[in-house]
Amino acid sequence: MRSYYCGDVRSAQIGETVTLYGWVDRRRDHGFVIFLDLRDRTGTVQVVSDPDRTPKSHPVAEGVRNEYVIKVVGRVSKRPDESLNPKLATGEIEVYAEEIELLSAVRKQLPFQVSLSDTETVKEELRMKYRYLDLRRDRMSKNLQLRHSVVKAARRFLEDDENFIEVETPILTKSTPEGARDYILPSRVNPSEWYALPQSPQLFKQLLMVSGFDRYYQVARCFRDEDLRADRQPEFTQLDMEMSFLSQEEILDLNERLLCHIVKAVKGVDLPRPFPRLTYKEAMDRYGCDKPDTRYGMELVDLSDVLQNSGFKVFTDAVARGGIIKVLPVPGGNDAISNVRIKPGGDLFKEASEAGARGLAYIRVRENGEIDTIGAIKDNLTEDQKAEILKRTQAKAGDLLLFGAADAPTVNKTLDRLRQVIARELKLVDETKMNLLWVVEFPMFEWNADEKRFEALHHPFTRPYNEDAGDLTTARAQAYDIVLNGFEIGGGSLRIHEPELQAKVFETIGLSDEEANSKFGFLLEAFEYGAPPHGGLALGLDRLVMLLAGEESIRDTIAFPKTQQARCVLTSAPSGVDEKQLKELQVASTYRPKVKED
RNA sequence: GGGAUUGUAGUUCAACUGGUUAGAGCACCGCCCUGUCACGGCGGAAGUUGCGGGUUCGAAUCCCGUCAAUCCCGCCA
Repeated sequence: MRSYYCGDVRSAQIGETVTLYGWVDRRRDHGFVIFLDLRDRTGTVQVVSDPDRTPKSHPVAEGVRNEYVIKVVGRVSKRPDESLNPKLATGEIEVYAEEIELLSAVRKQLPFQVSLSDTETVKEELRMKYRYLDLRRDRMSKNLQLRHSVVKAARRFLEDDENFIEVETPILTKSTPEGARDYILPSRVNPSEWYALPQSPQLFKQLLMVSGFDRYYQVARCFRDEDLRADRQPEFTQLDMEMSFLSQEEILDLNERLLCHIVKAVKGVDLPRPFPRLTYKEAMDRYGCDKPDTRYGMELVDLSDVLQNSGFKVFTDAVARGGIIKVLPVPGGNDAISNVRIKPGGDLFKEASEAGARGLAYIRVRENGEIDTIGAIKDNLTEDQKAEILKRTQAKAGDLLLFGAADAPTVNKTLDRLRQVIARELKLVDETKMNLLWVVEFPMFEWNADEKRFEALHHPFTRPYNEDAGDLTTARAQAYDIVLNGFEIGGGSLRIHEPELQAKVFETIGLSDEEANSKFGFLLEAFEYGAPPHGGLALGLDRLVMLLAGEESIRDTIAFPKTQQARCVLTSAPSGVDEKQLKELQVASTYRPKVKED
C-alpha cells in the first residue's frame, strides 16, 4: 500500500518508513552511492541507496534505468545540510531505500526523454504517437490536472452553490440543418437512416427546461466535422448550461461568478467584476471584430466623415459606394514598420489583401504634426483634414496610421488582422493580463449573399429583443459571447419559448413549415405544453484551459487529440472496417482514389 | 480545396556556394567514480538525410512529384 505520493513527502515524515511507487525520472550513480529521482504525477523525491546503509536495495538500484517502474520501501531522512535542494518541494528530505522492487522495465529505447528536467521540445507528431509517454511529462501532466481542477471548481460552484443538476444527453442523435457539418453514423437496425453526433446539446437542454429541470449543466462532448485549427478539434468539450426564469442580466451575473470561482480556484486570482461589456456594434467599431483582445490599445478610428470629401479617390470612392474609412494607429510604427512591408509584395500588404483589402494607405506622423505619406494622399488633404486626423487618432510623432477604405466588413476584417499581427510583433500584449469581457446585442441574422438568404448569427432558437421583434431582419438578439484575451470562450442566449415567434424566425431564415416541422417539430410541439422562459450559455472548456495554462493550442489540453487531418496517430483512426461490418449496415463507399494522368 | 513552414542517428540540432568517411549535445551500451540532484570521467554502438524520380562527374544541399506534422485562408449557426 502506497503511503505517500512522491511529491508529497516532507520533513514531517522524517523517521517514518514509507512505501512509494513511481517512475525513475533520473538516476545518478556514483559507483558507491546511487541516487534515484522517483516520479509520479505529483512530483519527484530523491531515493538513496548505498552498499553500507541499504545493502539489500543496492544491487537492484544498480540495474534500474530511466522510466523503470519501481516500488521503494525506505526510511525518510533529513538531508545533510550541504545537500539540501531548495529547488525541489521535497528537497529537505530523501528516502533511504531499504527495499527496491522492480515492477516494470523499459525494454525499448524511449522515443523521447520523459524526465522532468528535460527541456528539449519534441516534435508534436512524435508526442502524439506516444501520447501516453508525453502525458507522463511535466507540461502535459500539469495541463490535464489543471483541466481537472477547472471542471471540479465548476461542478462545486454549479452543484453546491447554485443548485444545478447534471443531465446527460444523447450522443446518437438527429442531423440538423444550419450550422456546422455533422458527423453521421449509419443505423444497422434502420437501414438507410442515419444518426448524427451532436454539435452541442442545444435542443435537448431546451427540452429539459420544458421538463422542469430549471438549472441544468453538463460537461458535454460536441462534434463538428469541419477543418481543424490550433483552437478547433473535431470533438471538443463544452461546459453547457441552461436555466429557466432568469433574465439575461441574471445569466451573465451567474456566469461571471462561475468564471471568477474557477479562476480563483486554479490561479488564486480575484478577477474584478462586473466584466466590461461591449455591444456587437461597439466591438466592430472599435476593434473590427466581435472578440476583441483588449490587453492592448490600437483602437480603430472612423474617419469616413472627415475624408469623404478629400481629393484622394480611393477614400472618396469607398464612401460614395456606401463603405467606410478607418484607421489603425500603430504607436511607434514609423521605426518598427518599413514602407516595403506596407506596399505590394510586403507581408503586411499581403495580410491586408488576404482580408479583402485592395490596398493599404498609410500616413507617418513626424515632429510638429507633420505628416509623411504618398503624394496622392498628401496633396489632397486640407490642413483642417490633417489636423482632424491627428486629433481623432491622438497620434504622436513616430506613430504610423494604416488606412482601410472599402465596405465596412472588409475594412474591419483587414484592420483587425493587422492590429493583432502588429500588436504581437511590437510586444504590445501584456501577457499577464486576463481580460474577460461580454459582447452583447448581436444581430439576429446575417445576410448570406451566396445563398441569398438570412442566416442566424447565433442559432435559430435565439430570442430577439422584444422591442425589435417587429422587423426580425434588423433585430438584435438577446445573445452574448464571453471573450478572454481575444478568444471566444463561450456564448449563449435567451431562447424563444413561443411556437409563434419560433415559426417567424424559421420563416426569416427561409426554412419552410414542412422542413421546420420535420427537423424541429418535436421542439415546437414541446413548446405547446407549457414552456418556461429560458436561456443558457456554453463555455469552451478546451479553450478556457488552454488560456489558463498559457498554451497556444487546445491539443495541449486534450489527453488524446486529433491531428490537423483529423487523425489519431496513436490508434491510427480513422481506418477501414471489415466488409462484413459494412454489409450489416448496408453501406457502401463511393470513394475512388484519384488516378493520376500523364 | 488553396497558401506557407518543417522533415538529417532513439531524440534535439549542425553540415558554407552542390565536393573527402554526414557531425555535436542528450538518451542508449560498457568501464570507472562515496553526496549528487540537468552529477562527473573514459570508451562504444548508432544514419535508406521522410519516400519516389530527375539534373550533375558528384545531391542532405538544386528541380519535379508524393507523404506526414504544424500555422493560416476558405470552412467552423
